[in-house]
Amino acid sequence: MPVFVATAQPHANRLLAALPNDDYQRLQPHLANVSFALGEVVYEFGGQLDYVYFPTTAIVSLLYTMENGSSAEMGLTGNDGVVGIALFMGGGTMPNRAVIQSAGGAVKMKAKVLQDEFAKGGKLQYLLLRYTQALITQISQTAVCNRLHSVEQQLCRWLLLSHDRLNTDELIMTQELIAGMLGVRREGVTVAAGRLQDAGAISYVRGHIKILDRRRMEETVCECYRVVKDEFDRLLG
Amino acid sequence: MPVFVATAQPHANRLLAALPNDDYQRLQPHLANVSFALGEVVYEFGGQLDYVYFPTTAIVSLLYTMENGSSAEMGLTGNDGVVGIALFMGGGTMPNRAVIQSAGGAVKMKAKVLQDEFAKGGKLQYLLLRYTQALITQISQTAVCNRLHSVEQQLCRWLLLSHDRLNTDELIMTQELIAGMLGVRREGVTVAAGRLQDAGAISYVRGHIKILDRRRMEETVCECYRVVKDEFDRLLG
DNA sequence: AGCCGTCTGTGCGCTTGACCACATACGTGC
DNA sequence: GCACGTATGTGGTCAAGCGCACAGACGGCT
Repeated sequence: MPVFVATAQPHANRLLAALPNDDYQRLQPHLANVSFALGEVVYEFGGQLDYVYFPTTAIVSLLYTMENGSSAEMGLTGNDGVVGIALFMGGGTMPNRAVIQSAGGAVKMKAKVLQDEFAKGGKLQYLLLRYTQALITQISQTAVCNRLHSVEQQLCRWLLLSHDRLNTDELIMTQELIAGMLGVRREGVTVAAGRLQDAGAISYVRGHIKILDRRRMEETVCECYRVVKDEFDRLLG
Repeated sequence: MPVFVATAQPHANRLLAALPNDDYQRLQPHLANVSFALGEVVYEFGGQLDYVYFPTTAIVSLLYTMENGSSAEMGLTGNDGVVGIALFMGGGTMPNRAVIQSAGGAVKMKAKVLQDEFAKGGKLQYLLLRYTQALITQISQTAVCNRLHSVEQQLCRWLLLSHDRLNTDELIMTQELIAGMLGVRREGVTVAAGRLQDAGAISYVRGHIKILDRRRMEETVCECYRVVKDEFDRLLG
């Protein structure tokens, strides 16, 4: 029996929104809204998950932390995806962490329900697999970008990817946290962000970043952003 | 009617080897051996695939080439995997290239046959999805490694991952090609390989690398190698 | 108003690796 | 055995980014 389900906004997550009405009606009793605070951990390295999460307004960062404490992000998920792919891919756990990068809501679904629905081979399976392929592209491009591009370009890519998954122009995010995501020093972010600010692309005050000029950001960013965006649009558009 | 199928060694590819006999018998008429030369392109950026390939002795590198010609590898596949995941994930194409990194054989299967079998939801689907999850881990770790580790460590990781997928201690591979895989300069590889050679870990003569002391390699490599290897063993072991 | 913790800016020395320019080796073919 | 093409070694300069140290600067709290 659903508890406080009525408020779940199906269309706030693009995967759920793309389900045929029949499928959605069947799953709807098993959906529940949750909200996440900044920095909250959705799952740990190797941790079992009881639910998958379809973010609506939250953004979740997938990152890996080394033995020495340094960390780097491999990808991020917002209202265009799902957190917990290991549950339908079959491995159960993933060797990384998922951390809330932007506070907000998500819709959760019991692992068992998801797995049963996935096994039916219907539209949900189709969507989840296509999303996973898009995620692979994102992670791949992160790998390439990490190798070949400057901190400033990567910061741009990261801000644009985040901005695409938000409905505001303001990100709540300190430079310290961004540095952890990008796997660079905090000072490196300060310098790169300073340049973007001088160029009038963003404004930056104590953990509040505002995107002022998206055009200019898109001129500064490397091709990696476009590749990822195009692939998401192609697969889930 | 199968043409020259009898020689296909099912057990040379771990995914095929893990199929129940029933499944394998059903698919066997649709399998055919192919062999690939070094440098051959299995698919191009955005290219349609008519077949999926289950490498037996070949190793295939997945890489992305930038507009300016520089390139970097996101992952590699050998006898523990399959090339062409876009065919069952649903996207059809991937925004990267697949290039033969070590000449050898593979078993090919028509895309349609694979897709029909995948849609049945049986053991092949199970295996392909688990492999895909392992691949995601590999790509993720490449991203992290690119960001945080030295060329020498990455060279070690790359050599070990390749070695695991070969049945010899000798790799046919110039420093120039390795540089393209790792996304670094050829001279960088020369220096890193020189250090490994001085340490007695490898020998290196004009495109012939020999692994002399795996122990020492494993001491030099970063934790990324272990994470990837453990995850492959866990998911496909 | 004043304090204090957090966030951001900046400067300096150092390392890594990129870019450039050659100098050698190896080895296949004539 | 010689020549030429390809593969590898090396050295110098330069820029990006790390590590460290510290100086402001903002904002919430008393």
